Amino acid sequence: MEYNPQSIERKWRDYWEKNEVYRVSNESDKPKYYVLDMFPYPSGAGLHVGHPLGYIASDIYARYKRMKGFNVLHPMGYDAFGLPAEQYAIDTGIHPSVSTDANIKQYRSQMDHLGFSFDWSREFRTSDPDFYKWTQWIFQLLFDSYYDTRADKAKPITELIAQFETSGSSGVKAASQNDKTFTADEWKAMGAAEQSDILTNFRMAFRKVAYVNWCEVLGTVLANDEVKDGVSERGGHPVEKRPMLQWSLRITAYAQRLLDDLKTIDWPDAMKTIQSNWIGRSEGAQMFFDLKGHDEKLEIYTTRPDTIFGATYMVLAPEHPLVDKITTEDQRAAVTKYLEYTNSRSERERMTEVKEVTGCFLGAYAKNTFTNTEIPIYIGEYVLMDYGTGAIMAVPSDDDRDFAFATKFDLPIIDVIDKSKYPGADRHDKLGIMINSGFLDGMEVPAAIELMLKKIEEQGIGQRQVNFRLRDATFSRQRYWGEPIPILYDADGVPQKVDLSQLPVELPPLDNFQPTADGRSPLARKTDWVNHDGMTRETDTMPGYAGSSWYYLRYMDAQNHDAFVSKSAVEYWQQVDLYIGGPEHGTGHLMYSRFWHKFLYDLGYVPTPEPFKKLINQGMIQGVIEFLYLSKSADEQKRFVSADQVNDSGDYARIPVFIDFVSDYGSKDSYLSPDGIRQFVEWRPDYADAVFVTADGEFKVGAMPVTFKFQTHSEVGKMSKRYFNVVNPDDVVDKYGADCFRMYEMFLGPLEHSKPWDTQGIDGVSKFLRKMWGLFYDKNGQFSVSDEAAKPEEMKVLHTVIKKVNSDIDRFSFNTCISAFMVATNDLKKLGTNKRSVLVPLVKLLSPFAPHVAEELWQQLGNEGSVTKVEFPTHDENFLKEDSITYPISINGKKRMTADFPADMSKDELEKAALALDDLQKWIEGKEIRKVIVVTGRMINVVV
RNA sequence: GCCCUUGUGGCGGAAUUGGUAGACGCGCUGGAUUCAAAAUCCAGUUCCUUCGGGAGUGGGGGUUCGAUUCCCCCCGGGGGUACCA
Repeated sequence: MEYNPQSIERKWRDYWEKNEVYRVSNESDKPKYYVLDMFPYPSGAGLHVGHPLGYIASDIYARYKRMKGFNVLHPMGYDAFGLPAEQYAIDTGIHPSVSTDANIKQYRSQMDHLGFSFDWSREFRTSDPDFYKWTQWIFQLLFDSYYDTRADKAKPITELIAQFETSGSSGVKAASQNDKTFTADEWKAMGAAEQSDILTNFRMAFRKVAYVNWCEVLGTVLANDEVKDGVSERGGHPVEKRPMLQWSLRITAYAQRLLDDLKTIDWPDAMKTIQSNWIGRSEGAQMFFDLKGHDEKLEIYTTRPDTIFGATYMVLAPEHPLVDKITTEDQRAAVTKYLEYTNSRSERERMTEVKEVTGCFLGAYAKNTFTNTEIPIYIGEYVLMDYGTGAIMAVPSDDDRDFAFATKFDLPIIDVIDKSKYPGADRHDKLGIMINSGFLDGMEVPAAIELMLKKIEEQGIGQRQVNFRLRDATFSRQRYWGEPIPILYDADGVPQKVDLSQLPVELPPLDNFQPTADGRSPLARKTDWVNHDGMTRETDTMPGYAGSSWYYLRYMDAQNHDAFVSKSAVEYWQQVDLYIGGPEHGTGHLMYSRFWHKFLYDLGYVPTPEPFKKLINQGMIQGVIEFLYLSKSADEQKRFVSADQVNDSGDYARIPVFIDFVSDYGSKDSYLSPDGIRQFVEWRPDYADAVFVTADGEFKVGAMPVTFKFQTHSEVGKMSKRYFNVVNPDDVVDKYGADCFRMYEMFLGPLEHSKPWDTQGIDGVSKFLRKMWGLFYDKNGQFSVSDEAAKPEEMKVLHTVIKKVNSDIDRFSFNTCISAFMVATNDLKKLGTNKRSVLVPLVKLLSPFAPHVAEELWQQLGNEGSVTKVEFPTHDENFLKEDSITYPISINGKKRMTADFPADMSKDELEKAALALDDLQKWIEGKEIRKVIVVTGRMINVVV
């Protein structure tokens, strides 16, 4: 019988579904293992061949772990709220729930054809009210909690209120922006609104006016990780900083723990550094400077207190609250003008014009108590309001930006560090000997920093402080398609939780998804929904990362109506053991999940401090992009130029072309034939009149010789709709089968690497599968397996592959597993093996990789039940023993010959035997043998 | 700029602790089969060569009997971040 993947795969897909083979129970005597993929956002484009890469790897690992005796949780679901579905709704009027539903059906069907062992009984989407009820519940938990910095954990806000009632604000150590002090009596005398205003400064989910990233086109606020290069990550629209009243999450309270606990998890170093840079811890001092003619003090933050003798001026952020107060009348006009300028600048402009120095003198002065001089105060764009205190002491001699600023505004520069002892050290390095610095002179920089910190604290003008770059996460989105924030405002505007019995706050139906003109969510139009029990609802919704911050916990107990996850389920599954997904989530999803998880851990809802024990980032599967060069010359005629005719002097636009039109696509010689050109202009009728220029002259469509070849330019890049280079897995599976597709994706290269898709290469894996199938069949196509005992060389082939596959799966090296299978199949074919004792373990070994064909062969071998339930084979070292070993023999480290010696030969015997070899004589004759290095079992090296 | 990561045949890649560089597959070349093609099978395939051998893992240097692997400097690709005081 021929190997027919289509019928085999259909048969076993049905069998698995009917028998619920992959259903997993929360009760088991076996050790648990939780393998998770980052769940997809179901976009309208469906899956392309790049998406399943991680899913295949995790599926192989999940199957392997099951066969190794683990109770494996391996679920899948959908991250279903988000901007694209809503933008689509604005464009087409189709409700996001409708398009999302259609997209999910498409994703599910595509995944079903790839043989994954997901437990679909645990499937959910984040837009299900049953799911987001608990997202809202966690939000309320955040609202109801504060961070006790003394205990270093989050606690119920009721404990803080109790403290206020007994001793007021004194003795409270908590993460907050609160600057009010009050006694217990004062607290009790306050009204509800006033108490609420104070408490919001402590809550883990809180409302405050903050400079946020406002995106006009999307009509919403965005978190820092949703802004890339000054434009929105989704859509690339301009973003500006705007003060707005927003919900935020106090992730900064966890900055130190998020940083410290990176040491405890098995993640790629790259991902750990991304996170630790994002958290951005720095150690320094907070200092107060006296202001000339004002009672207020100017508070600054510096990491270089040692350089204070070089501080010749101060710079405030333009938004700094003191600016208005301390600006002198002389400078008022100039300052106002400068503020107009900075307000007009978009984030994008600010970022792209970093080199440009701008600023304005306020007319005010501060006192540098160490140099005993009055130093001028400026405002400047390069000082950011939301880092540190929004003010700096400028030391032009030891900071590039301060230096540039001082040069432009002609401010004094005093060298305070002699770096001559450290050649190559620049301004950034904390190296050198202090000069021009009074009592610090002659000290090394690190010692000077330490001494200054002491002085500052002694004199009471400041204190040591650790700062983080990490900002609190804005949590409000002025959009429709997200979880409603479950908050009601009473007549005084005091926010109240929606009662648990009223959760979920369901998203009401809507047909106008356009953002409102006043920057509120489209939900604000739904007044009958907004007004509720004499209160008004919060109309903002949660951001995309809300549901994904805890979804991995829901799989543990997906149907639970009474809790986000039951105590027993989370005690059993603990945390995700292996998490596979793309590296693009380092500062977003992976940061927020760690934060939410730690928060839930503090309150006793989860038993572990980290959500994901081990993380692997799979690489991207790239596509070939084919471009046509379109001449940008001014004349009317559209001229395409063959890639071999393109010269440096010309100016060309690169037009991506659908790869199916291109012959030999992906190669250096990729080209459009006359037929390809015909397809191209049918697809892009605006080019119907275009001229195509090759070495042979200029041609128009329909007037080309048969031999006409128009060269295209090939590049490796992203697989994407806009490059018309998407390869759909369905097409590949239809032709070769899911088993072949799975193995080929793994065979392509190491999981973590990005690599280009090459449809041609799949033939190799396809041939392998047929060859392996052929081992079970005789010349006449009859299933034929022998019960004879296997020969030692057959057992050796088998146990070699068993050993290799076991160790390679353990280190996630799936590509070398596939090679090992190919080698074994080639060897067994040469040996003519059809012994049951060899083929049975081989089928088991193959089943995590190619589950359908393994089930089929398992059944044909006469077994009952699924091969996925049997034990994974382990090797026996006895079958691998060799009588003799082929030693490479090198002269001075260069291999010259090989020789076989018995495996049990000793070092001395090997040396003697090697030196006696005839072939060796011509290399050593006339030379002195200085040394012979023998590594038993490996090699022999003769040094002459 | 800073941080991380990566560089091996025409291509994807292998070499797990310093020990036969190029496993496995694609592609290519030749042959068998075929009227022919596809498919299949067999052989070859790092480069140079006077056929002795020589060179070779981005480039240069070093450690070592021996380096793709360790160390130093430089160059290229990918990613992160970016006035963070």
